[in-house]
Amino acid sequence: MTTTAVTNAAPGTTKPRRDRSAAVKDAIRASARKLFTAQGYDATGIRDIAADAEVNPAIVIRHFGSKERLFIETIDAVNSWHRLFDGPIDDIGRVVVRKIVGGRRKGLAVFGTIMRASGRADVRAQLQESTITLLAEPLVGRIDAPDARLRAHLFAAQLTGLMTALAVYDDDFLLDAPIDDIVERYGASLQNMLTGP
Amino acid sequence: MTTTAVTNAAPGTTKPRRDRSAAVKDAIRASARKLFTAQGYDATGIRDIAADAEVNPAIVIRHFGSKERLFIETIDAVNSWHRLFDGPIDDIGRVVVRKIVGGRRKGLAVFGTIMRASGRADVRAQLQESTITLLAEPLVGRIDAPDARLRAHLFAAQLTGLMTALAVYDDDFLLDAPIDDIVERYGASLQNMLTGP
DNA sequence: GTCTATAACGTGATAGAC
DNA sequence: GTCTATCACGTTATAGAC
Repeated sequence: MTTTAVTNAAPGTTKPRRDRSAAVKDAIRASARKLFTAQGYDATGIRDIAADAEVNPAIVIRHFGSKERLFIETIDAVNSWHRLFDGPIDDIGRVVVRKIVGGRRKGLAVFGTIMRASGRADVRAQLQESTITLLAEPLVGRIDAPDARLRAHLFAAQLTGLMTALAVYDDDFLLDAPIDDIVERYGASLQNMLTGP
Repeated sequence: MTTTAVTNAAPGTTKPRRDRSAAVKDAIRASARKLFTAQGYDATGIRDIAADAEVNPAIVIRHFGSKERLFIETIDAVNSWHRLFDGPIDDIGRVVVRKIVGGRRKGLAVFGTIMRASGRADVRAQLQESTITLLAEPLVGRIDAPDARLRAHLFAAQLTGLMTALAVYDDDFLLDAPIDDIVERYGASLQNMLTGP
């Protein structure tokens, strides 16, 4: 078994020396990420993850506390939405829509996985936090308007709407529509929400 | 069908003489609706519903097949979104947002409940069907544009985005924002998606 | 012959004993 | 760390009540 060294982005945590359990935890994380994204939260059991990681089911709980905490720690939206808002603010609407709809980005699938698990309170809290701090607040300081924060939060809401249509309830018409058409219409609308009159 | 005229054995309550099971099913539906909307799908157990309806847990399954089918039959989006698109098409964006944000309707809470349970495949299918047939398709024939269907589906996506922000991940800033501000910004954007240039 | 109640089954997450 | 116990859950088998 190969151990993939995934750097943890959590600040203030010190990695222990060479802990054998670290490799086990990484293996569990990798299996959990694979199965959660492929099958969703409910359909993925602790036993499935443990079997895939070739460890005992009990140590999964022992290391991560609960299935829900493992899910939250594993399916983190931070990396998948990284640099989503790069580029000039004047054309960010279309750029973001293209990244989401057409790109090879995993952000859309991750969003769908999290939204579909939003029945759990802790998952919902993570969804709230990541949406606001990653999709709404970063834009507040970049736009010049008296209602900048309102615009940014409504922008984030609108953005989640498109992602929900594509990755949660699977609107077949939109999934089959030409990417450029969606980019043009929805991107322009998003842009107008942010910097329009 | 059966015509057995016998009072129910429930203590202290007088039930209708005919169609015993119909009254039982109604009681189960009422309890299920109450608990599902108050606590969500996961936190509500068959035993909770049965206790609230003062029936045996087994007959809940016997009458409705499964917890998921009971949920779908109970939390139906049709009624809560009834006549949502009444009124002239030229101002439907603002009107719809006001209906949703204003809080008078139960549609928002119902949407949140369904979305939070979207991890279940059958619930997700119901969400897809109700969103497309109730929020997108009714608008297609009412707008005069070559890309009418695209506009309508993106309109529905945008609308679900606002509802998701308010009833799923609970954007506190939007929940505290003045209703008129949201109506003006988001309603105008929705309107533009539908009938704008 | 339906409708209901009791009990039990299988599976899930999780906690405690070796 | 591993094994086993426990508890809650949805669901089913079975037998009783009308």
